[in-house]
Amino acid sequence: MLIEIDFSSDEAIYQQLCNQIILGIATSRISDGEVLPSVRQMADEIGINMHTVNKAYTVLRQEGFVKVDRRRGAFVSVDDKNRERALRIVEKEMRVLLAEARCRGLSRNDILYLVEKIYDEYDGGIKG
Amino acid sequence: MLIEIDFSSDEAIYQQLCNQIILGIATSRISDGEVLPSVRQMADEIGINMHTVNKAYTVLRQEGFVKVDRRRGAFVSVDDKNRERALRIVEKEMRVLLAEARCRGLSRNDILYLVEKIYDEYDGGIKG
DNA sequence: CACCTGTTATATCATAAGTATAACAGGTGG
DNA sequence: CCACCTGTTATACTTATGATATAACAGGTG
Repeated sequence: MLIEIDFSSDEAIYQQLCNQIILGIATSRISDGEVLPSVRQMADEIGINMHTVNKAYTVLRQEGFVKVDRRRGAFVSVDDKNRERALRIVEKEMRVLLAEARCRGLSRNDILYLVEKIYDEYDGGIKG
Repeated sequence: MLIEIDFSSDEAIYQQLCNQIILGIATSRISDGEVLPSVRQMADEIGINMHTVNKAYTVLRQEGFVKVDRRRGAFVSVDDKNRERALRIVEKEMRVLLAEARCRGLSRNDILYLVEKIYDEYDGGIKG
């Protein structure tokens, strides 16, 4: 999986890494159960420190996107059991985003169209 | 307008302030053209430093949600002219959020329902 | 035993956040 | 003119976080 980091961004490197891996899972570029590169290997590929990768993996584990097998290392394991918790988390973030969108003059239909468009891209991928 | 800051949050105070003001505009608790409390007054009310409020106002101004009148101070003035820019900004954030939602097991319909629900709340307010 | 995994422990540096005090320029009203 | 309000700028300080660096440790593999 290709990871691209914007080093001039104001977003933290470990945060960008988290987002790209989550994006990779959602778009099926990384499959459930698939092993992630080791912290040292990933760090070398990107050109960053091992601990920065480790922080990203730790966050992903705490957020329920990744688990660790002492034999293999970190692998994708999405915890989608707690639906209520998922809805609460996403709703809070969605409220902030929709408020911004509304202030910027975007309508309900603008957003609905955008959501459909992005989900169409997901479903156009390998996974249905 | 009531501002509530979570001082134990990992989100920066000035960022929380920005979000709440944007949320206030979207839900019509603050109207277009309405004057915001002065940086010193707002700081006293919340119990934070003047410069933290000033930073929030500066960000809001750069993002196009607020303007400054030397006579009155900061007031709400939403810049919704640049539709393309607005769409680009919101789309990028939406991609991250929807990826997270999908990984957490939420479906397209879950998201569409959520968007409708939040927009219904907006339209149920003072402003149509 | 060598080698891989994640993890932990230090230490260091740079940056950002928040606070504190002070001063300045522009505008308002007595 | 003067007191008073506005945002703004400057400087300094403390604290927290991000990122790096080096090193070591425990668990598991071959």
